[in-house]
Amino acid sequence: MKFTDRDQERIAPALEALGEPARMRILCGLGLECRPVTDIIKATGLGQTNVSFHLRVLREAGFVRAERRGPFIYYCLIDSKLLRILHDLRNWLDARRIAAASVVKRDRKRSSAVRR
Amino acid sequence: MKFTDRDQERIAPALEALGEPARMRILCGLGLECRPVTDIIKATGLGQTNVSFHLRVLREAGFVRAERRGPFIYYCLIDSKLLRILHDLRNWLDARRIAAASVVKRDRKRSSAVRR
DNA sequence: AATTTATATAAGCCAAGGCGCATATAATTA
DNA sequence: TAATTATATGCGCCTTGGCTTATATAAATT
Repeated sequence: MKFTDRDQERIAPALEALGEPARMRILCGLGLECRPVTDIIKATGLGQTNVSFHLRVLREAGFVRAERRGPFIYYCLIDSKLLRILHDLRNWLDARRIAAASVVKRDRKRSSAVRR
Repeated sequence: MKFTDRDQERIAPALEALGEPARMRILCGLGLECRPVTDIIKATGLGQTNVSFHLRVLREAGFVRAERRGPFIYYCLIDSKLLRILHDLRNWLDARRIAAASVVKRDRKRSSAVRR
């Protein structure tokens, strides 16, 4: 289980697309069903422009596809196996009891790297 | 395979920590071995300060742990199963032939959502 | 064709966060 | 204890990117 540079170049952009709470909300809210943008807007509470933008990112990252049905454009997960992978990650986090806290913020109480 | 709000709150911060190319480089470069910071700096070509910061994020996100050995502080993956999950994601991306391109940048050629 | 509804795009604002410099702290060695 | 090495932290710069306002485009409806 080794990761080459090419592996990383493949994984990194995908994780970039997923590593944004709003996009995760959209993706998880979508589940296995196809939904028009309006529904997603209502479900997430995000602005229309904003949702459109995130959907573009998710689409160009290959996670969702768009299909027109009459006046609506429905968005659907491209493959349910993705949910499986996210589910595995979720289970792993649970198993390791990893806290559900934002981690990149710069002004928090710090935990030292090692006892000195 | 449904995702509750709690699920998302768990997954999102983890993906935020992973969704940063430099951190992925560090994590993948680490693999199953423990390495001192100096090695990671050399391996990634990132600045020392920068590496220290990313290591803190990865550590607080629960992906790596730090242990002192003499003057060095070694960083190691906390659990090899994480590599398995990343590997699954890699395979999924390959299977779906998803391009390895950055996807969030705003000034690129656009692909339209649906044919009109 | 004009209006309405649904979605996308463009442009700009602004905060989050990646990065580097200087410095602090800890362990080691002389 | 002074000097050196290894790592972490404070601070500040500056880009990235999330979000909003305004507008464009497309389909449906009148």
